[in-house]
Amino acid sequence: MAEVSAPPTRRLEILSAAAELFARRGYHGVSIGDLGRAVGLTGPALYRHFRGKEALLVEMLVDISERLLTEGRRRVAAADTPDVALDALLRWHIDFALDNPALITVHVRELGNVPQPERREIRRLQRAYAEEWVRVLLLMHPTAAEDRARAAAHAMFGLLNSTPHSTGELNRDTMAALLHAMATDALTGAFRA
Amino acid sequence: MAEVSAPPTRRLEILSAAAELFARRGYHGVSIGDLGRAVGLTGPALYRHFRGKEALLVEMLVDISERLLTEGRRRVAAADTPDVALDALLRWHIDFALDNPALITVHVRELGNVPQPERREIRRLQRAYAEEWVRVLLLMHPTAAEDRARAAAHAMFGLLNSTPHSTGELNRDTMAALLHAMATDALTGAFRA
DNA sequence: CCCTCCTGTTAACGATCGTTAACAAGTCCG
DNA sequence: CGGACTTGTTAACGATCGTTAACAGGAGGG
Repeated sequence: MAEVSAPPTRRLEILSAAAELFARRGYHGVSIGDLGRAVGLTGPALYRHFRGKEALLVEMLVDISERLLTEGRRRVAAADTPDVALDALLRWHIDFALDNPALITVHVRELGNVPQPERREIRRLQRAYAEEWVRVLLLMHPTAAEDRARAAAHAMFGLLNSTPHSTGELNRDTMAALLHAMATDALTGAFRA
Repeated sequence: MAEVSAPPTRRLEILSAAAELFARRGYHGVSIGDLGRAVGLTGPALYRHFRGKEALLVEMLVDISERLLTEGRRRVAAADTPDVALDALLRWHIDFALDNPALITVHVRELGNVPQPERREIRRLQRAYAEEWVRVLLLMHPTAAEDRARAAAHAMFGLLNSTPHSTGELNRDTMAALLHAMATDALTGAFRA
């Protein structure tokens, strides 16, 4: 039994459906049966592609964290000045959040459901990404305390990652521009006085 | 069997412990047994105080939403100008988020696990609170589109509600001042140009 | 003193969970 | 043509879930 073709897109198809469901109902609120049904299979079929439910979540979170970090680093390295680097980071994060609202939601919420060896690895990636922002902010404001830069970066993530909850009243480009403007001003406000 | 005294603080004790656990592991990641154990009881004892697990979540979310809305409205009504009203809203929300990080987390994440009749009621309260912000923002920027004000308010919530994820590097007052500065500047940035 | 209410316990229920076993159909290479 | 590999299925497992039943001890008022 099979269908016309079962290329390795199956894994990606499952991951994509899982992201949507995890974002909507939370990791524990989605069963293996739900995940299979979402891609037209039965539950146990998923074990042909993933070692288990936790492994699926781990792969999703590692992938998101690596994509954010890799491209973030690339853009910072390519920038000539801290201002340009910050702008590049902002545009990257905004694009990612607007294009992958479910992934962003899972990334923010579900780390706590990952068991310990892998959990630490994901946190390492997340922290490294945040440190990219902190580094740029400190270059722009050399007298600022590192604690303050870190707190400002986290607040920034909160602002940018809020888009999944904004029930799409603005079109994509307008929303991107709005977030960019708010984030830029918030960051200058964070280091005034 | 009983203890020296069992005043109605039991309900609040349970709600408080539940908020902490729901924030950490998510609604479905916490069992009735976990909730009982967190306050020194067995699982079934909770049914002496709540009709069930869902009712507990509903009560928590309704309470948070009502507190935010009631005090938000009170402060706006007491303000003489839109600028003062916005400042009052900001301080209220920042104080609430810093003092109740677990409640804020649950409020943001768990609405999707509430069944339909009560879900609508909670959304109504949340929306009414957001509209308080939108109203003030539109008074400050009369030419702005309502959509834009709403999107800006939601982005603002994202920024302010991010504090639970900032792993307390700054002390409370410094953090409050930082969030206030970032939020104020972000909101002026949202309506520039 | 007894009766009732309140608040807790343990035991047990049916449902659902993640996972594994056993089996089947298709593909592909020899 | 025939086995090996891949990717599905259904059936079944033990564990855990939310919930209810049955029972018990203390408090307080008649």
